Amino acid sequence: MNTNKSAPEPTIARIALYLRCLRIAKQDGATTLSSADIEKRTGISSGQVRKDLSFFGEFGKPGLGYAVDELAQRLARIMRLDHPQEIMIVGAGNLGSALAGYTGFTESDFHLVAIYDNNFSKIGRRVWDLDILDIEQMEELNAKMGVQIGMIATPARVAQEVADRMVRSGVRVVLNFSPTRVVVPKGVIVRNVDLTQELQILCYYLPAGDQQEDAFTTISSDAAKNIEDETE
Amino acid sequence: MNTNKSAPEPTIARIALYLRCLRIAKQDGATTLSSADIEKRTGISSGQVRKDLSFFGEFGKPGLGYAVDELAQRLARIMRLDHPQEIMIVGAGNLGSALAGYTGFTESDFHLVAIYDNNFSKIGRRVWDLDILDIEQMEELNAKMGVQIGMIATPARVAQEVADRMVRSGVRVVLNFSPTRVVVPKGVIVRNVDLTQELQILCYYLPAGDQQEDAFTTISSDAAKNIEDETE
DNA sequence: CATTGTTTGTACAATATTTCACAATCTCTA
DNA sequence: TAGAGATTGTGAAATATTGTACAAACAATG
Repeated sequence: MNTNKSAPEPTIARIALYLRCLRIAKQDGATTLSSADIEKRTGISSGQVRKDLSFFGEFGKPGLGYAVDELAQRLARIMRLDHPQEIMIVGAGNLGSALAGYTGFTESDFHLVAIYDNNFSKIGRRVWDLDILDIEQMEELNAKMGVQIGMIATPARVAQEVADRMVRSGVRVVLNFSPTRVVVPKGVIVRNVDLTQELQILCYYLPAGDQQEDAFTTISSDAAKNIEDETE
Repeated sequence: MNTNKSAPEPTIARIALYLRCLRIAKQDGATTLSSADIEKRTGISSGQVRKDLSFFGEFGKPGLGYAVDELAQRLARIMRLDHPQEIMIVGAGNLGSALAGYTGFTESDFHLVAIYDNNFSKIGRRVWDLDILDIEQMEELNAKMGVQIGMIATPARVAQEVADRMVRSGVRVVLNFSPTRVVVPKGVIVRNVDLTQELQILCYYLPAGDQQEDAFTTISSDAAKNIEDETE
């Protein structure tokens, strides 16, 4: 074990993956899983798996592996995922609404309890099963709700003030989908999910040499049918 | 300069951020920017900025800094972002539709040219300004379109076969939003955007000790109004 | 219950990435 | 055009992360 220094962030990210892997393995009927089995399922090397787990204790039995159920429970507790977590979203536009309806969150025991916007034409409207709330009321409302996890799905220009308001409202960790940096007080954590950046990174790894035409070729369903006809 | 070894991935990710920073700086009227200025805007240390840039050449003038316009152009070329890039999406559900309408892509000169689904009740319907295409036709259609960037916005259980089809269709880089690992041949690059994982990582950093109640407090607009009345 | 075969946990080695510091280079002003 | 001030590019040091290998611990089997 190595409880001295806190686990590196990449380890935490992988633990989340192990947890998912374990839950799937359980559904598959597996009761025990070796680090080599986890490698097969996740692509993360068995040595890495063992080292990651060793940051938090000794979970396995030599010669056998890890008890799926037990390890899942213990990892869930470490990650604070052993009970439902409440989240809020700010921004009820295109992306915010999609996030509000994302079933992946629900399946992983996240519970969306509020969605805010500043646009009067949106406030009061329903998104999935929630009313869109007035962002001006966040401080008051969250004094009762106590949500600690916030997601920013607004345009970049208002992201900072949204983050400020979240922090004032008691939010402790923020997932920022807006393409801008937000500054928060020490103790509050921000992670950025920058969709454009992800695409841009991929572009760099695009094979060189094939200069793309600037004329786009957009094909509609009907045209598609034609092509199919032509080729069959 | 250091053209021997290829730039590390974290450097590539930051270059994308510098590029965004430069474009904003240009709009602000800046013609020149020092690495210290970039630090102020991005939060990335000036030394890191200089080292990152040094992987690709010498762009700055001692005593002055970097010419905004020129650096932006050169970085754009390095990142293959100096001309529009075509993308496709598979999965026209909740998330896929939101991605299709995400203005951030368009603003950064990405051009969505096709969205596919396998659900007959969706195929042919319109999402934003595109018809939803039958995924069965991807190989044929993309033979003409030549899209090299694909985004997977499907349930996990079909992600692998979608990735396989993309690769057969000529896609070279993949942005995978489904919560599962997809395996692709050498030479094809996959990046994962795992929304649930991001939330789970944040949970780990949640302050300890405050065990949340499992009873949710969801507040509707009307209740919200009441609270406001009470407190004002 | 001894022996063979697995698998863990971890020390150590190897890479990868970031930070630091400073000589070299350029600007700017008088 | 000389001197003061600013900023770059980059080695070298410091951290951080990953890979490797193996002794110790346990299972399983006959």
